[in-house]
Amino acid sequence: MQKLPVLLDLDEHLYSKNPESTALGKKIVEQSIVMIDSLGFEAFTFKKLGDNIGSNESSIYRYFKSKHALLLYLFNWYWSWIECNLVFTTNNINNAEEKLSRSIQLLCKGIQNENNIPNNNKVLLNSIIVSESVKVYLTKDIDSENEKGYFKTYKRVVQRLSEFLLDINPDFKYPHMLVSTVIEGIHHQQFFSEHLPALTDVEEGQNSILKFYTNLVFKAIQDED
Amino acid sequence: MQKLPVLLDLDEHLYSKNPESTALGKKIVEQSIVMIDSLGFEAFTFKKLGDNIGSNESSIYRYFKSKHALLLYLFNWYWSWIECNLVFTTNNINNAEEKLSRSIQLLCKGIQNENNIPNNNKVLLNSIIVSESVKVYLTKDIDSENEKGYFKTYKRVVQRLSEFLLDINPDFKYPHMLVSTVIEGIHHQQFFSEHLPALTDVEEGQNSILKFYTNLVFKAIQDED
DNA sequence: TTTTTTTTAATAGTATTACTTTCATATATT
DNA sequence: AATATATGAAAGTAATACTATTAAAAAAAA
Repeated sequence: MQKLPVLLDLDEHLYSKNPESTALGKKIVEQSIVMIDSLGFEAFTFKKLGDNIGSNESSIYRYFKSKHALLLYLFNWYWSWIECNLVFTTNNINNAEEKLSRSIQLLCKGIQNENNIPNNNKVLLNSIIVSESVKVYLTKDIDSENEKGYFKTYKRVVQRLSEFLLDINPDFKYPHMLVSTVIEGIHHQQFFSEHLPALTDVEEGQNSILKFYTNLVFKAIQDED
Repeated sequence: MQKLPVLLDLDEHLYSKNPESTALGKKIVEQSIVMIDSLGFEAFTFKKLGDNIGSNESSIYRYFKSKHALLLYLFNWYWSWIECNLVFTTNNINNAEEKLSRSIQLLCKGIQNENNIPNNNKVLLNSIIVSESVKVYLTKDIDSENEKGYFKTYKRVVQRLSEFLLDINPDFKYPHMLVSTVIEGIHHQQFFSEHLPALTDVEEGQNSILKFYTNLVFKAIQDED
């Protein structure tokens, strides 16, 4: 099994004990991705995770105070990865349209298997984000968790993309709405294409999601006449 | 407290015993809306609901086999209501653009308080849909529940709106994607405007969501050049 | 009006969840 | 060798998500 690279240091409020700091911590994160993907977030428990990694439930609680906290950690890991790649992909490109276009591509691609490693759990993380990420914020704790800054990486990505939009059309009034609509939409359409195809028009091998949202964004920001 | 009107007969697979058929059943549905709205779906339980309506937990299980089944019922109630109103609102209108425009308005308005009735629980149902509806399908049971036809009302609404789009531009390749993006987006933006405003550009009293999505849709379906 | 059926309430029970606490042991650091 | 830290094992708690049984109450049918 592939390990998540240690390169991303996440906000220390996202865990009780830094899982990157120990072998057990890393195993918790790696295996939780595999298990949340296969069981779904609702059926996933720390008990099952403990059994699976040959460790005790109580040890896992030392790293994350709840399974929700763990999902929040994965959510932030994902958005940190996207932000990293966004900066890398758009750096040194002067053309604003090209920046935007590449950003949408990145969002559609998500985290992909770079070296054909089987069971790469970064790829599984991507599929968790598609099916589970909205559960991170669609809760009654949203306001207090937002105050603690748990969503700032996600917001920063939205902000960066909004700025690309405004570079193209400084008069566009709804940059954040457009970006968040596209981000959530990309995830939704991936889920729909697999489970509720009547809600999409995805055709295999056609990159339909990328084409649709690219077209959507570039048309939306055109000036009114 | 206002009762949901009895006018909507939902598919009988959506319940174990039709809640519209008895006083207790109606109370279950009405009060569940109030409680899911205030507690959130995760913290809502049949035990608490039973205590609240002075009835026993086991009686509630005779109507719905799980709280998920109950949410699915509410989800379908909502989409049946929308479908009804959609047909009514677009009936006898010849202009395809006008039909589409009114449809988007309906989706943004959702279920509103018609007669200024305080604590109208149809209005609460609307707010449940905003925060909880994706939890109906973002589960591991999606495929089997979809096979049972639990999502057909929602799909029918998407289909109707897609046809309006195609009336305007028969060459548009992604009608279902656009419609489902807009529907889910409208819900998301309502949630964001209240809890994660950095992800929107909603301004009070400006009808920003309506304006944004109306503009988005009409531009998206314009022909390429 | 009595009988029958249906509906509901009360109680108890099960397996699991989502934790917390305590304590012993293993491992790493000084 | 002493000390601190990390983990494991076990037990415990309160709640969840149900199921099953039985009896009483209400409604419908005869």
